[in-house]
Amino acid sequence: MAKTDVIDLMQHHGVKPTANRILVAEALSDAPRPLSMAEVGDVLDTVDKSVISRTLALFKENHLVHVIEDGSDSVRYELCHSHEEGEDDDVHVHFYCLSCRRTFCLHDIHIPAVSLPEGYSMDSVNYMVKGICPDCSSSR
Amino acid sequence: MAKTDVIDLMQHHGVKPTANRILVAEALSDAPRPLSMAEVGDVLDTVDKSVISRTLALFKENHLVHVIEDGSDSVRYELCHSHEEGEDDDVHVHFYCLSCRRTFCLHDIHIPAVSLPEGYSMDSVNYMVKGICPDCSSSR
DNA sequence: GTTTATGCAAATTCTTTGCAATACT
DNA sequence: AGTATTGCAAAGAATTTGCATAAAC
Repeated sequence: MAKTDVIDLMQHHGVKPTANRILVAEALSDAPRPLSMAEVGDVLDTVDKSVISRTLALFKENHLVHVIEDGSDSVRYELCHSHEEGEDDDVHVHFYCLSCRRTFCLHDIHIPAVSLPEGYSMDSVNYMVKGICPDCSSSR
Repeated sequence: MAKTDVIDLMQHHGVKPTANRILVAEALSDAPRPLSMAEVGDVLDTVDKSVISRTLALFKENHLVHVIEDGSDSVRYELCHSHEEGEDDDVHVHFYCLSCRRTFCLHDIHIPAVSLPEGYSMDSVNYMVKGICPDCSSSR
């Protein structure tokens, strides 16, 4: 995603695009997979981890990122590509490889909806499949 | 679940039922909701947290528990009631309340299946909905 | 008697926070 | 000037590991 698009995305979500925030957003955007906080830090060694922490928290509040818990003892973040302000969209299934410990986005697979019992209201959904990825099953 | 059932469950999964392990399994079984490691420790103050850690890891390996990541910075465990050895069954949707931070099992709601792309093999699935639970939405 | 489990303390990992300095409007 | 952001260091939370003792088969 181009820098101007990232800035645009932030503005649509009410986040002031500072230099560091642009870097973080671009790192997420350029990554082939959802990144953990530590991984963002690895890519951006100029940016302090406290800034990354606060930036990702801010992005989360403003629905600029999807948060993915894959059980790998660190939460992962994925840039939300919708320009809507409110709810998340483009919610797809994620796959965590138990062998290489990478998390993949299965962009083409939408999360099937469920209807919740009376009284529950939905904010976000995570659909997480664990298993072995193609790379790991072929290299055995 | 009765003590004998817990022992039975362990033996079906190839886990030797020691005193501590029975306590942990019973704690999970008696809880109205999936418990974190710390919560198991709160219930069982006689059992060391290292034992609980190792026990839950063992249960996990042997598919005796479902592992639930609700993003609350601690993983939760739920006793798996099937007596099958291999795959998990009785996979249902979970609900995490953003307000009271409790995790509920929506036992009646099965996780809708998805078909994975070529090459991916499935081991387990998590379907996690976040939002506001009935208790919290009524008390506002 | 050898293997497996336990219990304590210390270590590890990942993340957040306090606070002073800096940059923005 | 006043508010928001940054960067460093230190604190915090959750879990795991090393190792010696104790229990089980």
